[in-house]
Amino acid sequence: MDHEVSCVTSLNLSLGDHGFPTNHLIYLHDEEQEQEQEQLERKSILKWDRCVPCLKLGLGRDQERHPDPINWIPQASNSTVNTISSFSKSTSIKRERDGGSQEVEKVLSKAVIEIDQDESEGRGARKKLRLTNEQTLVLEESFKQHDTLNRKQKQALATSLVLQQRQVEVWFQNRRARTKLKQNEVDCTLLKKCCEALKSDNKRLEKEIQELKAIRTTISVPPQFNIQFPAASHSMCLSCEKIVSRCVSGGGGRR
DNA sequence: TGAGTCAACCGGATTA
DNA sequence: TAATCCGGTTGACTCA
Repeated sequence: MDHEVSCVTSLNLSLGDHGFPTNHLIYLHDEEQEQEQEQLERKSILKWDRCVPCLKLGLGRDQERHPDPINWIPQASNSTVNTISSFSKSTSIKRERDGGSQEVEKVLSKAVIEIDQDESEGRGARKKLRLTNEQTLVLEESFKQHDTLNRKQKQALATSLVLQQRQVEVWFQNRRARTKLKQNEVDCTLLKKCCEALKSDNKRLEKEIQELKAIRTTISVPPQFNIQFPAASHSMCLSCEKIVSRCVSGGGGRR
């Protein structure tokens, strides 16, 4: 990998001997995944990020977002350490189940210790990590194909995007939540429209009833034709959708 | 400066 | 029992 050699970053120091996140060195095991990775690479994903030994992404992204990325120097108190600090003590333990290597966890633990020291000195305000457009694009594409990931897919995505598997997992969880929220909003709008239509229908029918009642009172009917119209004493219950003499359910809905 | 966005976290439920 | 999902929440960040 050429980019490993050409990489310039100060985070190398905090990554110990490797200089690269261990998960970056995890190679795919079967052809299917290999092809998947190649596909992603062909889409020219994260050329920049891939050459940044950035365990937490934040470092690379900070540089990317910096007005002068070439001369960008990570600030220990704000960018480097604080980005890493988004992985809290408790979650570093939780993340072990995500298949991260022990080496990564060691590095993380070390980083967390550094954060603790830093924050105890009152310099720490953790920095929010944001995915790059390219990363988001690939994740979105992947989400379109399948809104949940199996372990292989997750691993492949994480590797190709230089993200933790946990980050990919969290992104998909949040994405599903957003989708659901949007769908709920759509459903809600639809229901409101339905409700409005039913209300206006009900109003129109009530008006018709009143008109019919008025007609009946003005027309003098000979006694032999004086028939009681059921409409006067019956109505359609909107809740139970039945003709009732008087709705006894009180509008409480279906039972 | 408040509202909105989003990555990340937490705790509970479910499943293989 | 570990892994995963989900709903709710937090906190950093952006923008009008």
